[in-house]
Amino acid sequence: MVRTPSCDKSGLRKGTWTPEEDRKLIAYVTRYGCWNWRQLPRFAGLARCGKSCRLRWMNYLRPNLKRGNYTKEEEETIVRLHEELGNRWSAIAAQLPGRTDNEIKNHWHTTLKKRFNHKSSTGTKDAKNNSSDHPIKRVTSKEKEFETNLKNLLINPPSPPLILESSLSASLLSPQQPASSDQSQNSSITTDNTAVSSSVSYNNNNNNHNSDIDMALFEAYEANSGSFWTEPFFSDDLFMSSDISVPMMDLTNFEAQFPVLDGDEEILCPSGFYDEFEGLLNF
DNA sequence: AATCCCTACAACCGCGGGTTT
DNA sequence: AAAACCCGCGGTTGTAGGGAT
Repeated sequence: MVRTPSCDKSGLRKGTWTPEEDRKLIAYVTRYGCWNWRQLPRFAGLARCGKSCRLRWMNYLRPNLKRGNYTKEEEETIVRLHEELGNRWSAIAAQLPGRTDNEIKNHWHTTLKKRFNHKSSTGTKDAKNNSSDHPIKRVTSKEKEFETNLKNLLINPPSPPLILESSLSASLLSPQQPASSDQSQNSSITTDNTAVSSSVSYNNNNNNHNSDIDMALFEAYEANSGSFWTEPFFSDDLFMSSDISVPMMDLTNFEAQFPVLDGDEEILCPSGFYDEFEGLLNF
């Protein structure tokens, strides 16, 4: 179901994302935002192309994504919108909070298209046949994992993290990162709060593990909130006084939460922060 | 138990459009 | 005006998972 990790000519990794890569990406984007997808992997310490990072974040890592089975209402909406809009998956996804265009596209091709085509070709005959209208869907292990995570979250929801006024940081944008150029990047961070959680499953043949990055990751931030959420600009002094436009971030607390970052790896601070974390935090 | 085959979906690729230089 | 850059979209592919035989 997933692609075997490999490298392209330029040394950039391709294929399945590892938990370590996901942690790095989540850590970086939640902290610094996606100020420039093309540059981001370099600062985040990821050997990935920007496109790959963007795709991973937008489709799987960002909060407020729904995963798992589609409701009947959602499926009806997809079918209806597809009739109206055709293959404009992003437009369709815009009407379905928490669903991504990629996910909808996949669901259409694997399930709805057949059902829809079958229906339209057989007319009302199949309308009486529930089994053809709603074929038994295989419940995959991933869906089971997701549901388990979701249940755990509902039972033990994380308490809201602290957000201080210091997060209003537009004024700290650096000269080389003018605020006026941030519109497209900022729009990449969703502020949609309708969804439930963010959960990611892995299938990695190399180490043969299935693990989740779920709310625990965001809780990790929260657990560290004493310094993390309340001091989002701890490196600003360094930044302001440095000739380097993208100084290295202090990983003192970070590594405690994300030990995958070894001493050689760097997470670099871009030129500013965005104050859009609220969307990530309103679980 | 082993193998085959189909399904689901994560991820890649190419392209077009918008913005910046 | 045009080249360069970046982002987002839609089509497509590769393969793990799981049912069927």
